[in-house]
Amino acid sequence: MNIGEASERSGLPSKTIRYYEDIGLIRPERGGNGYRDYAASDVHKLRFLQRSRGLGFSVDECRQLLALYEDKARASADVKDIAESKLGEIDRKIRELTELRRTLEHLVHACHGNDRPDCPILEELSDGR
Amino acid sequence: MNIGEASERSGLPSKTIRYYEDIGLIRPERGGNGYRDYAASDVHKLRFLQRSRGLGFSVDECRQLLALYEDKARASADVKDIAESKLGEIDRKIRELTELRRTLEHLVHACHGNDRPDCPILEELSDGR
DNA sequence: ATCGACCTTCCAGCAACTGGAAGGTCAAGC
DNA sequence: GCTTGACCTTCCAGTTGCTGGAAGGTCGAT
Repeated sequence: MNIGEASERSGLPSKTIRYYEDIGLIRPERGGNGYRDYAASDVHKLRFLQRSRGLGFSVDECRQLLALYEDKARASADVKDIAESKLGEIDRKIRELTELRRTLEHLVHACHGNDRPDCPILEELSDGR
Repeated sequence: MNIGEASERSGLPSKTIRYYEDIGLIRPERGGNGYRDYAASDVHKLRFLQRSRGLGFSVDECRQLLALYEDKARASADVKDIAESKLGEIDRKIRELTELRRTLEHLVHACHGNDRPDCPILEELSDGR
């Protein structure tokens, strides 16, 4: 199948699919006309990539996951390790964002939002706490 | 003062400070030797940038905030608007990450992490739910 | 005079795409 | 058989926000 259909079926834009090929994630066949020709298994991998990217794995982590996925002798512990470290990262990000949210909300509440030229938000940004 | 001291006082790497100059955020004087010469007010702005970037504002938003900060006739409502829309964004990110976390944790718990070649994480990534 | 620490510019690259230009191919309709 | 439009191809450039490195100038102390 052509790239357009592979795109629809995988949920990835054609541009992204070509990019994934550029960086060596997938290698479809080529038809006589030079068009890429995707097998069902290629679409499978593309979906795999779409999903794992969506779960916040970096392209490089996806590459590892894909390799493990294709390696019949893989240890599921390897996969678990990657997922667990990702989990720690996500926790860290959530904590940081929550802290950020608190600070920002505090500022927004302190700002009366009228036309007078004093503004607690700018003062805070400027002074430091 | 030279860039090194401005860097220390503002908490921004010299490279970043030069970059901010490149993109037109700050314009320090130059000494006879060609060295950048930062006034106290420049350091103030740099700190402002350091803080607002740290609060998750994009460089372009920082540019707006800085303009508002320097504009004596500004309305604090403008600043509040920017901060509030940022707050909404942060909320969205936190929600997404929390959802992600749930999915991933579910997968990690389902994976026994031994040496057998079946792995619920990879199966999930591959099949879709 | 020389050393090391600083400063300068410029060029390249990171992630992970996205957009656009210029051109080839294909299927349908007239 | 010709045109039209939708698809496909490659390649180059740009995005965001820096960061690293090379090559060279300057400064202060010894």
